[in-house]
Amino acid sequence: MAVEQSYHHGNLHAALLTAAEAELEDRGLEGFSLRGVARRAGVSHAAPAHHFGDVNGLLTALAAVSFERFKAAMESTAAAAPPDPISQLVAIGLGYIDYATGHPHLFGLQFASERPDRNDPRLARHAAASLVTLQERVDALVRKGGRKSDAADDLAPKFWAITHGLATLFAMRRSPAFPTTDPEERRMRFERILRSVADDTP
Amino acid sequence: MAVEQSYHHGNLHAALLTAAEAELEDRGLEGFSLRGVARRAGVSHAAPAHHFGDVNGLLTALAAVSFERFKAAMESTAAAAPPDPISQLVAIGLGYIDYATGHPHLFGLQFASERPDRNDPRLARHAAASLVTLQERVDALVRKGGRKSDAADDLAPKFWAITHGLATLFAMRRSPAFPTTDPEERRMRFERILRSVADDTP
DNA sequence: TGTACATCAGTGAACGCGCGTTCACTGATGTAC
DNA sequence: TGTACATCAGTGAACGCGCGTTCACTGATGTAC
Repeated sequence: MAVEQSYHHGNLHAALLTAAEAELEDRGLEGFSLRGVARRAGVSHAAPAHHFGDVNGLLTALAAVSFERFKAAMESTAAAAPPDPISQLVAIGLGYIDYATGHPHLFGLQFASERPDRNDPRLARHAAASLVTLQERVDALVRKGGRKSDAADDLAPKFWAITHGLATLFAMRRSPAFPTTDPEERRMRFERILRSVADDTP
Repeated sequence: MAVEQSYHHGNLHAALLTAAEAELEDRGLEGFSLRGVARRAGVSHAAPAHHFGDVNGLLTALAAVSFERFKAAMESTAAAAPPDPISQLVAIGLGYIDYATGHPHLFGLQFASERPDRNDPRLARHAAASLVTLQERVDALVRKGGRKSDAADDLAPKFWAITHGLATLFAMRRSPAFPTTDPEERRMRFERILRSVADDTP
């Protein structure tokens, strides 16, 4: 850092988000504290208030950023996959699971915490946008046809639920019954399961 | 209570678990405190230590109890359902979702918290037993036959994941994209989706 | 180019709070004889 | 049946801790003229 000796930080907003992410992934939501974030950023613990109001404001901003990156991660997985609608949808699911595995506490903040303010426009926007990513692939698949019409209505919730279930249960090791297996094998199993849901033409 | 004026409580162990459940469902895991539990039980805040050691001991015991009731809830839903293997499995899934909906924070404690001691034998036993309930129905369904063999291997994780995904995303209202609908309609949708996973004979 | 002044960003001390845990204690219960 | 004593269950006061928030402040930056 070239600005180290300066009184003003210059980019504290971004630095605090980075520190908050590290704090969250290290200590979990229960151990997360504003003072811990400030410590990591090397700044007085009163400084964050200037940028985020209070601790929930910071968590809200962090959740929004995480949804943004979550969406980008899914899109990039899909970009590397074959263009047919089924492979595209499966790729979105795998990207979803990979993100949850790689950032378990950010993922938990996005979906399982009551601390972010869900009415915050920025958070709401990014949360909705990340789901559009999945919905678009479902729509493309349904448009292709060859699918029972009532099953088509259920495809989005069904595919989303199985992806979310795999992400939380298996990727986050919260599965007492299924031993952690080789990561490559696990990924193949995820892919097989997701494909079986995406590809249920009669 | 007939023992109200007595110095000794008589059944404080059970009373503390009841109070802990109320505290958890009222204030969530983040707001849960040992002192709050003692307050609810009308007892000194040093008393719980006698029965559970520390706060995590209490949460561990509560998680074990919750797994026990979770299993019982699934079994009773299944008992009221038709005896064919598919209906039985679907009923287990619906019982799973109902429990999560009715006791969101207990459910979160069971599956998404790092505070209970997962190595506690009693907790581990009840957690494993509750999944056996699901596995048995899957086994019965596979034994009946008429199913592709590799799909049979994936059926348990697949069914479990979709059930868990529906429970966490929809039942707990963490679904930004799907508006909360009429409970009866929602239940029918859950049933339709679960059945489509259970009944994928080629 | 230089000066005055407003605005902004971060400081550091202070506050009050609720928490979990410890510990000497006391009241109640059960058991031995 | 009665007494002495050990054990058990719950008390209440005390502790130290880290937390979020507030607030008067100071150092740095930007702008007007």
